Amino acid sequence: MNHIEIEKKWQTYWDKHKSFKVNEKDGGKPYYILVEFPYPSGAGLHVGHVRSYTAQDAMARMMRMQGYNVLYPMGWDAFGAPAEQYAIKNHIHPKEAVAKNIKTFKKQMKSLGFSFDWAREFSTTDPEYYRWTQWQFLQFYKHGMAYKDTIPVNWCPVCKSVLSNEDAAGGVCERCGSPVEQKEKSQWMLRMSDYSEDLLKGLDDTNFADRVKLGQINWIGKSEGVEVDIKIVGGGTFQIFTTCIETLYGITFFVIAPDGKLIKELMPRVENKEEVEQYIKETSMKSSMDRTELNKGKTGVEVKGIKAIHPISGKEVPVYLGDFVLGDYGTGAVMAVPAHDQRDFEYAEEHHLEIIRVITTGDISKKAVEKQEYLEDEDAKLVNSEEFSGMSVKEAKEKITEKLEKMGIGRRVHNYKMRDWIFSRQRFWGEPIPMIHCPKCGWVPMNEEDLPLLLPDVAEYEPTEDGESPLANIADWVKCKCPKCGGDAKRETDTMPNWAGSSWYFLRFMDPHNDQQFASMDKMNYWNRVDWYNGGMEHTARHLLYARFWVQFLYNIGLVPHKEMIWTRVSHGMVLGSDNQKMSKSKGNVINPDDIIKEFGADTLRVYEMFMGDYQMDAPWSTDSLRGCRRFLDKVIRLKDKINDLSGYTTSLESLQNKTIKKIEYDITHMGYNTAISSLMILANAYDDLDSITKDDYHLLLVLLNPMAPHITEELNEMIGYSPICEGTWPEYDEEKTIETTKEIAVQVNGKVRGTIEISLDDDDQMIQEKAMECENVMKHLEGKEVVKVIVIKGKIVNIVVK
RNA sequence: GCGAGUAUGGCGGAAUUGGCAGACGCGCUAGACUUAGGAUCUAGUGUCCCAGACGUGCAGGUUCAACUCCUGUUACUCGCACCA
Repeated sequence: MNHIEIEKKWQTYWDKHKSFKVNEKDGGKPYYILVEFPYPSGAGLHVGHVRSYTAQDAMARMMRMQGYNVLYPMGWDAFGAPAEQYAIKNHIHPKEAVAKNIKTFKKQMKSLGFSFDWAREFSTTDPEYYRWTQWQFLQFYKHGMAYKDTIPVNWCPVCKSVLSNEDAAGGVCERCGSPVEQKEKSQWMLRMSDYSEDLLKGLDDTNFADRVKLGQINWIGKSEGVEVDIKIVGGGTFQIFTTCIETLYGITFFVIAPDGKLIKELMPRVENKEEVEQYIKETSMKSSMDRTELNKGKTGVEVKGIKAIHPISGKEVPVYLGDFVLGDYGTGAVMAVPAHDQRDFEYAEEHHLEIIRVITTGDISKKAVEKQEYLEDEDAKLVNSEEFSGMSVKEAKEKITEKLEKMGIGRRVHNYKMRDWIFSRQRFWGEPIPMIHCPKCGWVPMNEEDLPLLLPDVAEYEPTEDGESPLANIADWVKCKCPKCGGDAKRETDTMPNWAGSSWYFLRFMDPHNDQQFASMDKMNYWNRVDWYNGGMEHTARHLLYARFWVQFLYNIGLVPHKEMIWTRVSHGMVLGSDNQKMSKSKGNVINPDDIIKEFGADTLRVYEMFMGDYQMDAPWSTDSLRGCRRFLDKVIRLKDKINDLSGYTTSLESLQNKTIKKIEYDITHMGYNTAISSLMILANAYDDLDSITKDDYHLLLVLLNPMAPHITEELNEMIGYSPICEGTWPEYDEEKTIETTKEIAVQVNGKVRGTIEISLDDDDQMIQEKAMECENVMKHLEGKEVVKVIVIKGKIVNIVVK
């Protein structure tokens, strides 16, 4: 049989015997391994998918053999723009394209022998699934966590849809690449910022990789500071937020956001209305990227007719508009201290404003002396700050805050970068938001028993001209009765972002066929939480944060057993093209897994992708290296001819075999897949060096290799008359046998290796030292020198220090 | 600008705790078997001024000993965007 027939045979066997189906009633400790479910694109499975799915598959297969009840599920994150774009172009319902793509993906996954429990498969686009996404939205609404607000949003004029700040990264639409504009729009929002502190604290209850935790922390962006009320001449106040209250006396102007609510309120009193309105208009044309771009000059205009009053000195201070102040961060207004903030400094220079030094550190004639610099200066003292002059920065920070608090105009506050989640999309291919607008009752949630609210069939998938979802064009669908008063009402036509479905899919895998609940508490208690979650680095900020927020909310309303439902999160590196660049059609460096499977076999591809490099780092594709992995498997096949009639294990191999078992166990659970393969190569080479090996020796190699190369190992295993590996148990190693009784260690003279000696475990330091001194080359280097010190590190090295 | 990560032979990479740098594989060189070799086997393969010296981006430091720890620095990758 060739590799294709062998692979087919075992894939069929696993399907037929439901080898990987898990049941809560099965014995063994439950263990939940999760890989990010893919978006089933038309391009098919990427070799990058193969890398992470194989890695987790190896873990799943090994742990099953070790007696765990392993949940390793797969599903489809199939809502989203590409399917919709395809539908617009080809005038077919996105669900058809999605069904086709899912079929391809599934076929490809099966051809790689992944041990998913296919009985738990679902797509986020299944009404049985999105029914619960909608249901959960209603819970958000009912608990005051979802609200509608008119906000300036990122607007893509081509896709005709609102984008979250996250999606509008770089000032261009993530989907179509066209420049993003600002637009006022009424949107459904989720109060994610209410969870800032909980999301930060929750990280302590996870085992995320450090770099993942840092990503979350930076995204939440907590800062501690002081909020101060600023009075306006002639009445009114506004608030500013600062983390550098010690520079309060350095204020020479205030800057407020052109897109904020404050300037709108002040407008009637503004003297240079035209100029101000013009500037606001200009700002609205800029994306947030343009606005925050460095080295572009500090644009802005003075708001004439409005003067603020310095909170302590009482001096009148001018107020400016500046687009570097964002309306939706902090209070939308900042105090400007040009002497100690570079951004303010540049703004002051450009607009010829006063610069007052309030901290002694450094030279402020050419640039500002910022916080980082003056905090490092131990002698830094305040100046020009009335009674605070002469104090250290730390003291002044405290005393000024206290004074503002006593005056009743200052408060210590925490500020977070993280904003509320814009949850509306003006698109067709998403979960309809189950809300109804009644002219009498306002926004009314649908009755839960009426869910799912199905996506209707439409003729056109393009958004309406004013940017509403295509659903708005279907009068029949929009028209409905108010659930509260029974009067005529209209449905919400916005749909949910595609982050919605992926925010809780891991819960559904625990109980995928439940039609009474999104998942039962019993099942969730059994599986406990996701033990191991693997995904791309690009999802470790957004997706993970949304998912954690969603889960924490469900926990707070008593619907999930833990506040954090994901324990370990790791991320894999990308598979790059052989030119070390990201694979892309335009670069022509894309590798299709189907081609590789056909020519070299699924096992070769799996082994290669595990061997190609550090799992967490990007690695370029190399067909030569792939060939090397094929040769390794060929060698394993040839080793079968070395089997002799002896029973048990070959004594000379015992130590290496035990060490290899231990190593594979460690590596597979610590993402050291490349070294796992390498240790198997070493074991196979050791077998190859012998004239003959026993059947058990051979069987052991097959079992250890099985998690990575499941097809060929099952076939060879069957040929030597053993029962299937996937139904067997993982070998146990004997710790004692992994320790070698004798060992070769290096002898250094002044830190340079001059020889090696053979030591045995029971040698004491004295004996090792003597052996080292007798070493011929070592003696040569000791000649005529005085031995100052001898360092013996047991089992590792001897270093003789001479003068 | 901020945050994180990375840098080791011709190439991918290894070194789990500060203890023989280059495991394992690729590629390459020579040879064997061959009509043939993209098969297999054997030997070799960091560099150099080769009894030795040098060598893990660069410059320092700590240590008996540094890829590993510390300080500074450069380049690249990713994330964020003047975050007040």
